[in-house]
Amino acid sequence: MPTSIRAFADLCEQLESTSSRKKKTELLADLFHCVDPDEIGSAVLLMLGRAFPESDSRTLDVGYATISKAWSSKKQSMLFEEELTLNGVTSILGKIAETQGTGSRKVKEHLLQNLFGRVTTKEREYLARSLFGEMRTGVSEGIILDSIALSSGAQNIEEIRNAYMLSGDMSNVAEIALLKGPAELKRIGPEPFVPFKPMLAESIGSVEEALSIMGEAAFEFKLDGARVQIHKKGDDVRIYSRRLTDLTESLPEVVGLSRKSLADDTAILEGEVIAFRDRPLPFQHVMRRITRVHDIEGLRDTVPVKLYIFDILMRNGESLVNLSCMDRWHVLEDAVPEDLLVPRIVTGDPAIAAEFFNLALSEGHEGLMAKSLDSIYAVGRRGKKWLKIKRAQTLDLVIIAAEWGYGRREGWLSDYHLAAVSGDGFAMVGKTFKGLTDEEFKWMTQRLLATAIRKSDHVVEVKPTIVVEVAFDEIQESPTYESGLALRFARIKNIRQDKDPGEADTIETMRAMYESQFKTKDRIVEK
DNA sequence: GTTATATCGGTGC
DNA sequence: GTCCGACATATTCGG
DNA sequence: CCGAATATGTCGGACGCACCGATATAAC
Repeated sequence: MPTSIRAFADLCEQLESTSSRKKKTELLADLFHCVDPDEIGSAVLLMLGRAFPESDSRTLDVGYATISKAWSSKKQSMLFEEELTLNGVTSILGKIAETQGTGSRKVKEHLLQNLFGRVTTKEREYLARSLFGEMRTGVSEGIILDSIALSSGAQNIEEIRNAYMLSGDMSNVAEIALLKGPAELKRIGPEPFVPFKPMLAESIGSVEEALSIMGEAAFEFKLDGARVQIHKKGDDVRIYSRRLTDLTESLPEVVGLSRKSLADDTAILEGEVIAFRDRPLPFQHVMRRITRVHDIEGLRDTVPVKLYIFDILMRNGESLVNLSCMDRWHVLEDAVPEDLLVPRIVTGDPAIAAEFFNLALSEGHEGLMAKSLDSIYAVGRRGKKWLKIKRAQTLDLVIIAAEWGYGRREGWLSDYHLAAVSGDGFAMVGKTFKGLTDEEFKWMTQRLLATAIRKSDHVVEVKPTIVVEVAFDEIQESPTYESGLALRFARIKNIRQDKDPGEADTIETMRAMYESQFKTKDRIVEK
């Protein structure tokens, strides 16, 4: 019996109304028990809010604008039409994805209209969330994996998790686990040309803190570029991003280097690609390279990229993920030329580590990674085995407007427009929604509404009265803000009750900070 | 009919 | 990418 | 020793910046 979209929407509603993780897991497990076997994959993806698995390169190219257009102009349903099933939805999504070329936007919109026209208001709501990619049911990867484990009777959740991290396809993992049994998933390592999720790091404040957790650690330069996973077999080389997309065509230098410098026939390496001239270039330039599809050759000279390798996950066709960090490094040293390796030391001495941190900064890099020496490569996991250490700067800025929040922040002004003092006015340099507690959001909402000048749908302009201390990682050149500058990773550190707007930092100060970044970084002067 | 500009979606951090 | 809050579980505390 | 208070591990959700390509629309 095929599962109707109605059942899906009902379940979503239930999930949303409970905050208990255990309860959510059980509800999902129930779904997996009663769903038609060939609809398991569709159910998982819709529940996740993804049209396709990460390992699938298809995209809908449908977002907020298109969905809301289709939503408001939906056609009336035809009475005799049979009820929509999960696979029915999936097949429509496939059609939307394959539609391209002139007029495709309209076609996509029509397909959506038909889809929306066939369902009830509630079903349409959750369907739209699936398409938009934000379910807001309090269910995502972690809980779905748990429920797959629960309903498939897996002894160990880690088997399920590992299979997902290695394949990047939760629908497939669910199908295998539930239909053939979790034992079928026992692939313990990566395979060439099947990109897997990289191990991730937690942030920490200093090298001292890192050492207090790890005792002794490997410290590596943290480079501000794009994470790459390099797969090689013979002369075939493919480069994958952190989210498993194929970057091979954009990075011919990396392909060439890998082919030339890697003696092994079959290998998987991990590293960082940065834009680099005499010194590192700002991150914006890396983006230019990795999002480029046309005329890559034309940009190679202007924005050269450099590859730094920091891990090896396969050599001679054999998985190395279960070797310790230290052992993998030794294999790596043996496998690739030294000039491709990321700068690295091993120490337990805070003074030496701090000195290395300063060296990284002075050479224009982000900071350091600290890695626990005996840790295996935990595919797709984030934990305290890898720590990232960066240095933030701060500025005192003025809030000149705020935007209404969504979801759990509905009813609060939660996204703030930040400005520096500019002459007798203010110059906007970014927005932030991070750093305040719920209580502070409430307080801020009241304060801002009290000084509101103008209100539109989403934005409330306010009299500039509130000064906040804003932390950030970098100042970027901005095409969106008139000032020409923008903050990267801005977050509020403090509400400066003691400061008047006139005492906030000026745009000149900010420009000077921007310029000083080039004491350690290189810049491109383009005509 | 061709070319410039705007909008949208998807991706990196 | 960063940050906060919520839930579940582990650990410590107080009597 | 046991139940209560507190710490820790994980997950989910809230949204930022820039960039490019593809498509739609405006302007010539």
